[in-house]
Amino acid sequence: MAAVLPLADLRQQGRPGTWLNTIIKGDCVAALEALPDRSVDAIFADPPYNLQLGGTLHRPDQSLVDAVDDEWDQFASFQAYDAFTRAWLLACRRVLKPNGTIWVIGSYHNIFRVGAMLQDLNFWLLNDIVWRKTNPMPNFKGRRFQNAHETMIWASRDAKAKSYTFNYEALKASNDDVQMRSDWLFPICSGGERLKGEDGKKVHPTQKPEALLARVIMASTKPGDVILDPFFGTGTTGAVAKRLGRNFVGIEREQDYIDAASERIAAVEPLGKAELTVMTGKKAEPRVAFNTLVESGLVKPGQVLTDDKRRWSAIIRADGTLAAGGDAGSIHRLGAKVQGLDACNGWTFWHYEDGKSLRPIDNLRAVIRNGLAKLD
Amino acid sequence: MAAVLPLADLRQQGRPGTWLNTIIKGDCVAALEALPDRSVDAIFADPPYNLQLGGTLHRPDQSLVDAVDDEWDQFASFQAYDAFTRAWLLACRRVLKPNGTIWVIGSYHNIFRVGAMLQDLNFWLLNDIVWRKTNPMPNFKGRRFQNAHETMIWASRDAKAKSYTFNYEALKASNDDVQMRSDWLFPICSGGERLKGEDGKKVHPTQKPEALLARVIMASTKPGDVILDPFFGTGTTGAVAKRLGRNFVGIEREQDYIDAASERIAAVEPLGKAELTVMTGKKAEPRVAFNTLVESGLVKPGQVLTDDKRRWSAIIRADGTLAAGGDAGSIHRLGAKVQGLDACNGWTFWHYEDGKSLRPIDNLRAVIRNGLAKLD
DNA sequence: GGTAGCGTTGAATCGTTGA
DNA sequence: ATCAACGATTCAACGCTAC
Repeated sequence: MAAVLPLADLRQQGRPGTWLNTIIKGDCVAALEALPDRSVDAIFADPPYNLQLGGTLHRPDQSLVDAVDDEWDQFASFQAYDAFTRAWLLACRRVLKPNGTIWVIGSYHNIFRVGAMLQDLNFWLLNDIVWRKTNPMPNFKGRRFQNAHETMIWASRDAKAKSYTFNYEALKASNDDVQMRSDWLFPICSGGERLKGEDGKKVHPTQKPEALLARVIMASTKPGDVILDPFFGTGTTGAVAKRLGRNFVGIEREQDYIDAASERIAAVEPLGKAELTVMTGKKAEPRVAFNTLVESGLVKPGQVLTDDKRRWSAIIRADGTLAAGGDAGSIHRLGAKVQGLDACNGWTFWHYEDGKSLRPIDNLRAVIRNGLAKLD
Repeated sequence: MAAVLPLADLRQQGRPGTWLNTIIKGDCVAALEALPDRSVDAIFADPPYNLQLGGTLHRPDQSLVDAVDDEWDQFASFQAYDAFTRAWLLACRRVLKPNGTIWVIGSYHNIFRVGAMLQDLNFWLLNDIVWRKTNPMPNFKGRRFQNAHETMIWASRDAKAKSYTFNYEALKASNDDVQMRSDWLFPICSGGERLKGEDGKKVHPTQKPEALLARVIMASTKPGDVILDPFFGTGTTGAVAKRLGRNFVGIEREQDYIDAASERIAAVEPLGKAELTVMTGKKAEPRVAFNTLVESGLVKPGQVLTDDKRRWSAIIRADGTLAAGGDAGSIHRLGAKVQGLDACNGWTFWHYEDGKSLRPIDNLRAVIRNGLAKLD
């Protein structure tokens, strides 16, 4: 069983890390305030939606729709909901690391208030993501469009935080090599994944699918990161985080949910290191100066480089700069200069002769990075 | 050319209807305040998105992205944007009929503020609709998810307004007989539809596709309705409204946009009455009492009806009621009674024998409605 | 006359490092 | 703190040109 940590205990010990991979039992804001500053890498929050249901709803066959009418989803007014939202978002902001990001999921009942509050509290919106449901509940009365999606907001702690985690290359590779869009298609949580009590009834009214959390976590965290879920419920965030080699912290008030989550997470087997390795792009690779190619003999002073269509050419000088016409400079500056542009990636612009064909000098950088033998 | 109405003229005349199918030139809020109370059936609004762009953005090939940096999209702060939003939404609310609805489109930069303000002003959110773009602009730097959608909010004037227009059956019929979802897929406006100036450059930076407006208008208005667009731009709302047999009112400040819209709308040919007939659901169809079936001889007193599995049966009485066991009543009440339910649709529950098969008596009601020959 | 190829473009809050 | 240098990065649709 995943450990459960009563809030009172957390307050007393205060030792760093005792709360890692536990479910803190207590009020959301109070629990957040007992956690240290800047201690989590990412937050996933599925707050109450503030559904405004006017009575009961029946299906066309007269069966009763089991609506979300729990006490925790009742707010007296938008004002009350805003105050609640402000409180938990502020508390989240404090425990978030400067380069951390937060996800909040909601429906049209609450997401506009959440989004506006995020902006008011100086979070910086990165994307709004649409979860399109393959199997949404129909609109039984035929008075509106079928409510077939929910919205997630992804935001960084503030506008200046540029180095948040975003595993762009991995997402692209997993998406047929085109960049991941802001609309995601997943089934709702059902079947074996849906937690049911001994009475056969669902334990939690709004359990989210693990696939959704898996994409969120794979996209915006690294293995070993700490992911906080202030409305833990039955622990989907914790289960997926554990499986994906991340740490979690959950906060939850209801003992029934804690029991279900605890048992559920205990049964999760984490993936191995190899499976968790994230595909990275060139951004993650160590820098190699062009001069290194000259020094290692992969290119030689006096050798001629051209662009891929041989429109421009330049000569390599012994100091690792290029010269063309009266101009000289780095591979980047000279590439920009000859084309009349402000900037240019010299590694992909300049090519060398390899037999009959032209190859970008970027290929030679790869030789250095991989520690391969010199070519000559 | 569609008529252009300077705001000063509108203020002087004040005669009802002079502003129908015109473009009012002037400030959005001032123009709205010159229009009478409760005078429009629907509003489509595409307000400034309040994009906050840092600098210039280049594509991987170093070409410059032509960003939306127009003066009208600049706001000093969220507070300023909220004040602007509040002003035009309040003005819209006054001119909207009590059963009217409003659509607002936006992106994550502004839509959360718009949605929260709609709620604060006592509009009642009916749906949020996601416009998924088939061909969105990529994320060039690989720092976020591709921004592949925009969001529309559909709201009624207030919570009590239950008889707003929603052509549920027509939408369903047009959608392979399944109800229309909240996620719509359309291409962005390009090709021949995109208005270009003599210089070949786009007239308006954010022209919306006509297909999007067509679905909005077909879903939530009736032929002859008045549709207001307070940010008319190049008049997509007007062009589609005219084509679909609706009236429009546009408000726009920029003369260049007005000129383009005016010419564009003048060239639109409205569809004929037959094409515009909206498929209506059973709710709008004339009521047919069960007794009418008895009177017309489609069913006969003494005839036996059963449910589709022959679990229960009842006898038709001459007064148009049913009897079973010791109970009697309407087709609905008796259907509920035998099943032990609170309610039941007798039209679909009770079946009659047609040769070897059972058919719902609803089929016979259709015979009456369509004026078909008696079957016997 | 097709069609392959190349260039253009669309509501975008779009970088990191070291001197 | 500011500045310069490095160098990483795009998808679908439309239209024009060349063959």
